[in-house]
Amino acid sequence: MVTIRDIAEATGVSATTVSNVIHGKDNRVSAETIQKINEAIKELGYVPNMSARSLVSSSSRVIGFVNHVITRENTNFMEDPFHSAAIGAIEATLRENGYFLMLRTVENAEELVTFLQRWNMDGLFFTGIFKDKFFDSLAGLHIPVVLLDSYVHTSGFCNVGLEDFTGSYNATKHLIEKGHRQIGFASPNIKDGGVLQERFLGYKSALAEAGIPFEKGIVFQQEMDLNSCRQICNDIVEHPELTGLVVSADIMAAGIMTGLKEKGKRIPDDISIVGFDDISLAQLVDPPLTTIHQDMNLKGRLAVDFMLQLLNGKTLDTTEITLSTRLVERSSVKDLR
Amino acid sequence: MVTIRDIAEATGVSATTVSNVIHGKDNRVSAETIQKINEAIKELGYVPNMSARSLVSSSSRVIGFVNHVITRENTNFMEDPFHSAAIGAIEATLRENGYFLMLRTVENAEELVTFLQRWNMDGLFFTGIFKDKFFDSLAGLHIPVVLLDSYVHTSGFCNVGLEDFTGSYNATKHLIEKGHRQIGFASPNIKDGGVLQERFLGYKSALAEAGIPFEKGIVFQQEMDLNSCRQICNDIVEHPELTGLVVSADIMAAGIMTGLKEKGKRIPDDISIVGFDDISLAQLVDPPLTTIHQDMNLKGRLAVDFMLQLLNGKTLDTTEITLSTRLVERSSVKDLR
DNA sequence: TATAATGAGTTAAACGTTAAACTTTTTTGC
DNA sequence: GCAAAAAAGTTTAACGTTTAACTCATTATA
Repeated sequence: MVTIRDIAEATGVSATTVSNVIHGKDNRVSAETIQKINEAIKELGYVPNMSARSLVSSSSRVIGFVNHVITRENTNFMEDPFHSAAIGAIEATLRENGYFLMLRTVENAEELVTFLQRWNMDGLFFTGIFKDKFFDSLAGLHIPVVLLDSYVHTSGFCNVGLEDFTGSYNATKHLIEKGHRQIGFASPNIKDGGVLQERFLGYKSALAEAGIPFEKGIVFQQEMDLNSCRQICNDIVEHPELTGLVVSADIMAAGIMTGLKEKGKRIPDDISIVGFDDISLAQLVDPPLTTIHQDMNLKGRLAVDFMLQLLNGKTLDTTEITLSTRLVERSSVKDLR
Repeated sequence: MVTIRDIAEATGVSATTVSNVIHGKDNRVSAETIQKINEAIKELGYVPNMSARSLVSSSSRVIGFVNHVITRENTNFMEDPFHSAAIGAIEATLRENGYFLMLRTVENAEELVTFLQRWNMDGLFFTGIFKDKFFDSLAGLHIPVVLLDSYVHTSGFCNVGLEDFTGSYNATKHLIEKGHRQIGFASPNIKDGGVLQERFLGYKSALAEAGIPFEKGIVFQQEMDLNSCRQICNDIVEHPELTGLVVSADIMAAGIMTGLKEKGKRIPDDISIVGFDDISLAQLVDPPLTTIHQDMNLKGRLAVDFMLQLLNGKTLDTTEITLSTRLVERSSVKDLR
């Protein structure tokens, strides 16, 4: 391993001077020396040791991307298709700015803080359900925190979210406007404080507004895989009164469509379906899925923008961005009027 | 920040002793002292500083997950659905074993090595196209390297791959056996040395074996998004002689199916399609897609198994695993006999 | 001309942890 | 009862980098 001292010796100069050149504090160094040092760096193949740097400067240039999971069972970090799109954008931008990205799932505040402290993290992207006590733990760390799709009662952290409530409200309202009155709700397991809960509340709110009584029996919760969707379909067909279904995730909507078709149901003739997310799949299923569109890539870009501004010590004019959604009409909803 | 010295002072013992306790070298420490130290650690909330540890021990407990991209334009780290499934499994297992995961795209060997050196990485997962010179650069680092879906002429690295050639060969042969003779090939842009090239070669090999001349004009290359697929469809319909199409990725197959249906083509009546990967989407499109199945999650699990064995200094009985594929017949292929 | 300011560096200490080489006391074997 | 071994530590140096505080010429200012 070649160190800064090797470069110093090779150029007949002190380690400090080399360090200064590397960090662009060249005003203290002559042009000639700068050149000699840069040549030596290239020649000897010097690569800065981040551990040493991090140790002395207590800034590591590492940003954590942490997903809070309630339990690790059956949890795949990337299960949410959103993550894939966002992480791609985040990695690219961070790299361009000289930062590094570390991935992690955590189950609680202690794990989270320990993780951040161990590495002297410079920043944190947080996804998943944000509990109140996370705030206290994180605030003490004094690092930029950007929340992604996390619902928070009160926090000073940056937050990039989505109008989950309104989106789901609009999905439901769309069915109502098309003359539907018996509308079910299918979703991956709803956890308190998560996006799915918001989407559930949006559904309920639209029903209430239209004077349609909410019925527990037509809320279907299950895992997202195809087999679970097939199970849900067993329940759905036991409610022949249903003419419409709001599904809080496109992946699941697609699974349910497949399951219903297997049972001989026609979509949208027998039952209309509205999804959520507008992942590329939505255009590919048959019939193409009417769904609530969100721009996942943009969410990632906005999040990393926030992060960079915070890292550069800029003061922000906004700390919260809630992206709006938009209904994309395709062919999975029948007009009953 | 509370350090190992704070713990030492609090318990009236030396830093080394604390370090020993933390690392389970307790044979040198009395039970009583161990307990006192552990209590102090808990009480004061001590968290080891990985930078310091890494600096002195030249082992960081960080594993890199690096994706080699030819050019960063239009490249999303997670574009390949495989990555999502694999990274989930890898993160979980690494964490359980006290390792950390850093994500990165690189464009060349230099970037790769610099990345690994900066952080004193303990191991590397590598995906994407593996160039010969990568080997020389990596070998000098003396860290475990596990290749994922990378084709390599000769290397001492562990390798978890897939029978891409055979899978694609079987996909093509399936069409031939069903009486097809005019079979096109659609794929995301084929790069030398990648999995897509293998799949392309498998296609050609099956044609050759059946005595069907290969025609350049019916190989269609494009990006994977829906609009690019629609473009491909413009070209495909200009070859009305085609009765079958091998598509080297399910995502693309789904896009092409949509595009073709928009143009009034019936699948499989007008044209039969075989995909590759068997992502969940394959069951959800209409008609359900006949495709080549691979177990992406297993790939990730095997890769991380390799890594852990290498990290633990175990000698391996195998260093190469090539997963086999299997044709899953659904409804996108018509029997012409 | 004396003094201040600038340019181009250097030295020494510090960051938190670990490894190697010691030390001191107690126990064991014969 | 004495040497050897084990138990339970300690001391010191080192890992590679940065930062704060110096130094020593040379140039500019009044």
